[in-house]
Amino acid sequence: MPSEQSTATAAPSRPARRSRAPRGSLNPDLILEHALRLLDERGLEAFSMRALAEDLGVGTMALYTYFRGKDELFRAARDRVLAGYTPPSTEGSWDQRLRAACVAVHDLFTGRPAVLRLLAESTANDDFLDAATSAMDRMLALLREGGLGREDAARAYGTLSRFTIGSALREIRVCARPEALELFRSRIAALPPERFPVLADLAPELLLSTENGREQYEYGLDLILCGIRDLASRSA
Amino acid sequence: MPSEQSTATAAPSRPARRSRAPRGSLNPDLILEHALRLLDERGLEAFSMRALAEDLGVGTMALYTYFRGKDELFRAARDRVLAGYTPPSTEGSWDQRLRAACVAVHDLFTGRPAVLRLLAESTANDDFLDAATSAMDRMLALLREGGLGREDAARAYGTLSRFTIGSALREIRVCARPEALELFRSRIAALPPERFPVLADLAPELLLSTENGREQYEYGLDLILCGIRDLASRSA
DNA sequence: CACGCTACCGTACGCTGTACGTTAGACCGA
DNA sequence: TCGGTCTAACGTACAGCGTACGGTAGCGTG
Repeated sequence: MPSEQSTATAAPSRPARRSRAPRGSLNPDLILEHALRLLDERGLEAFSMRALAEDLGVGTMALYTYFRGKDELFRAARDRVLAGYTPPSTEGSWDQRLRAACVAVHDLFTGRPAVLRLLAESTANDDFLDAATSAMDRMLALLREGGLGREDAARAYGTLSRFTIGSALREIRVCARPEALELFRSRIAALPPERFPVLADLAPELLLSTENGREQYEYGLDLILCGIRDLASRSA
Repeated sequence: MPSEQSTATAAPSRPARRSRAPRGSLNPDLILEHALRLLDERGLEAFSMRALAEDLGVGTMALYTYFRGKDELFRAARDRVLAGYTPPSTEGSWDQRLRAACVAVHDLFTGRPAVLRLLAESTANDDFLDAATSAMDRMLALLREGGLGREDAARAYGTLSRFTIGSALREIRVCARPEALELFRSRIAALPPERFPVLADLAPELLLSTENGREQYEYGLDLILCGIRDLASRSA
């Protein structure tokens, strides 16, 4: 079938054969930058070492000079995003500041869908990255400032953290696939009201709350903060 | 290196060459049963169609007679687990019953770590499986019974659902890897107290709350329920 | 100029999911 | 009993994955 390449031994179907990239054309930062862009654009499952290398105009194995493997690269990418967290301004009462801090974390997560999934599934998590650790310290301090006891502060923090990641995870599913929302709409409309009366009745409200993730997050956050304030007032 | 096989043409290293399995030796239920067992025992990343087929004593491609592919098999496995949900007994006040229902969902999730991850990452979710839908209907009914308005009920449900899946996800990370907890312990002990004063101070409490996932879930659930009750009393 | 170090790279291996075509065995009408 | 048909089970093959390993080229230093 191949019409060309009649000369020489003719190795079958060479894959474009890039010329060797110059010596200084790679560094960890550049790699991570491209990796994050690819992850954001094409998603987690479309990502591969080969695709990343091609995007960088470089041979696949060149990446392994800077990262032990895909896992390490992913961890580094996740840490880079987490390190980009900037705590919100420190104004207002302790609970207002706590709320703002949570929302900031939530927005950071939802802004990087692929990275969030990395964070959620990473097996060996909690490396105590500096930025994450100081954010945690700050939030714990706010809870203590609100008057919570040692144990309550620790547990309330856990609650906020679990709710935040659970929310962000749900939202990236909706945001990433707008057509899924349409499917949700049709499914919920097709439910037999006699079998699921309440659900069918609340269909419009459920749809509304699904559409606006950020607002729904803040609603739940306020529910939790209500409980926390209750705790604080009780221990005062 | 191979010492044997001097005779005949000797096809190189045949892979044990199973004999053909009899006609009725496969069906969807049997496949799902084995798949779930494999997922629970070896985890999500160790699972493969080839491994499943071998476990069933069957050729790999035989599986494709019953499932279009790996995705469809995973969806079926997830639905099978979700269908095994049995709502708790209906005793006590509306908030007590709501609490019990949430805990039951949480326990269902944490009992099947691999399936939970399937559920969390599945791209096209929310198929409105019968069991899941009726559980949703029941919980919404309880919220309405508590006196919440239509919109509040929808949002409160969303909050509970987000928190529950966030919690379960965190817990399967801890449960699956007990050594991660030990690592967490050492890392948190090694933190410089002058940089993270509150965190270092609360280290013992944080460890305690990390160790017992179920208890921590119930704590956060009660925080949310406190907020929900507040809502209910306000609208009464 | 020569030498070594190392950043970049080509090849290859074992793994994956699965498209495609084949085969064997059960069933059925003659 | 015999062919025909239907289909569950299967073998092979292919593209793509992560990456171990060894090679190579170009810079820095002597």
